[in-house]
Amino acid sequence: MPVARPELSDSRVIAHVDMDCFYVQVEQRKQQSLRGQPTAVVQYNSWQGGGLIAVSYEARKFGVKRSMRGDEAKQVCPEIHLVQVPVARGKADLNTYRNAGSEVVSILSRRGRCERASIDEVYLDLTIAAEAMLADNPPECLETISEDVVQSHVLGLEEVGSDARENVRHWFTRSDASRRDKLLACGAFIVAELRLQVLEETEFTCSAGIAHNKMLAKLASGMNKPAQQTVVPFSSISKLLRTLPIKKMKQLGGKLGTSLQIDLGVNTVGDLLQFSEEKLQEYYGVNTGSWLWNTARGINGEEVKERLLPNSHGSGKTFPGPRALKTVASVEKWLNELCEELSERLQSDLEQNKRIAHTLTLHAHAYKSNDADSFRKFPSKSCPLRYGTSKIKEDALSLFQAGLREYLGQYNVKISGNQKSGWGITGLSVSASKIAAIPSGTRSIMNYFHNQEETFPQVKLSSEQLIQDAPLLSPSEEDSLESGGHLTLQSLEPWIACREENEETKYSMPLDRQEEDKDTCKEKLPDKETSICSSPGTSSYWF
DNA sequence: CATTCGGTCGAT
DNA sequence: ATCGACCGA
Repeated sequence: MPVARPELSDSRVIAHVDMDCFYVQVEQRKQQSLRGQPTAVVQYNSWQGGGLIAVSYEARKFGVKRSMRGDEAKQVCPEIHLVQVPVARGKADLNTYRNAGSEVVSILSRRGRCERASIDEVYLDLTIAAEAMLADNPPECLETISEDVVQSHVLGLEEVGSDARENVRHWFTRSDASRRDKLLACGAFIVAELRLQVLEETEFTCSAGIAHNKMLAKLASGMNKPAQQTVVPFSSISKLLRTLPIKKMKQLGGKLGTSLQIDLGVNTVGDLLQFSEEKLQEYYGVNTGSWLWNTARGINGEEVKERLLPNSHGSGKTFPGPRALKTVASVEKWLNELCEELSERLQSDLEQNKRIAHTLTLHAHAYKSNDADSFRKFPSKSCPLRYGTSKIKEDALSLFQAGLREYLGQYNVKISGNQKSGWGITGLSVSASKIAAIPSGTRSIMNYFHNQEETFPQVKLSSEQLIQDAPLLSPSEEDSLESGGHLTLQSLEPWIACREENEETKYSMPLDRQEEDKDTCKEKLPDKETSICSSPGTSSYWF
């Protein structure tokens, strides 16, 4: 875990904003009668009532936990409302949650650099905005502070008196505070405003942490939920961390945290203080060692990245136990569903954000029942991503077959597709990564899709989008676009210097592979030479 | 092989 | 390129 610019004197104003049981809130907004009710969102009701994905705070009062299945939740809390995750193409469809997350991000990104950290969390760097507020309109000059701000939790204040509320009000307005504290106070004002805007514009509540770095902001946002915010002044850090269980820290909830407990006897963050940086580096390597040493002191230099959009898209499904896929034909069927969803999301990303993904990756989980060596991992495979649903399907299947051959090993015991083959696929997913903005130059864009899409032209760009990105178009071309409204690439074709080839350069595999499986008739690898990403001299300015 | 379905990042 | 750790609803 490398660290950017770790400094004890860090005076940035960083916030972490976290939606409260987000999936539940999304469902409650869809179905208002669920508001205030014990509610849980459930995925796949077919087995023991399905798994609980998100649990409302009302349901938590009854002892409903996320680790429960639907049936258990009903036992503990018979009146609970179980809402199913939407299903499309036979699998969970998370698009409503993704879109709701985007709504929230568009609000939370108004006041400073914003990093979308997950479907429902962001980090904000509010340093600039807080400095400006401190200069122009500092809290100490305010006559009254809004109720939302006074309701903040400020760590380290509780024990300083009896009236917690008055303490908070005083902390926010004291003129003799350190500059760091004043900056955090301004940050808390800004975050309270943002949270109010989120509530007004989306009906969602969220919680937040305000601190001098990402690590502490994240820690604080979870301390008071729901719909509250927590400030971590510099002076409160050491006391906060001294007794904090090590597993509560982000990045230490897994194996590394366990190793700290078991191997070093470290149970709280404070326990880490006794180890020198060199010692920690001996155990865990240079980067992780330094990161741990800094973490023990509440130091974390990670920058808030500017990122409102995800770096990858994926679509996957598990096939547990007896539902494991046993034939290539059934794998192909499900792969097609997954690819359709992925392709749809890629099209949306293209239209809404003008971004293109460059790599397609297939992941699978498999078992071999006969083999003693049954625990081998099914290898992931990737190839250049060609746009168009059918191309994606084609390439994904090829990647799977390449992976399957490798998985089954060298000599392939003549596995016929429609028989119990000794293997089963328990999980499949396709993902698209290396997503980059389309550079200016519509000619390239059109060429790009022309090259990939001539058999299945499905890409539509609005005329506005095309023109925005089309500095290279001649006026006459713009006219054509404008009158056209929506255009398919087919209709663009006349303007494009047509390229030759684009053949079917699929090469057939060696014969010894071909009879392996009736379902595996099409045996070919994604052709790297014909793929746009790696074909030199074929179109595309940006490759 | 039964928490499902996403995501991010670093190591190699 | 591929894997694995980690996070979270």
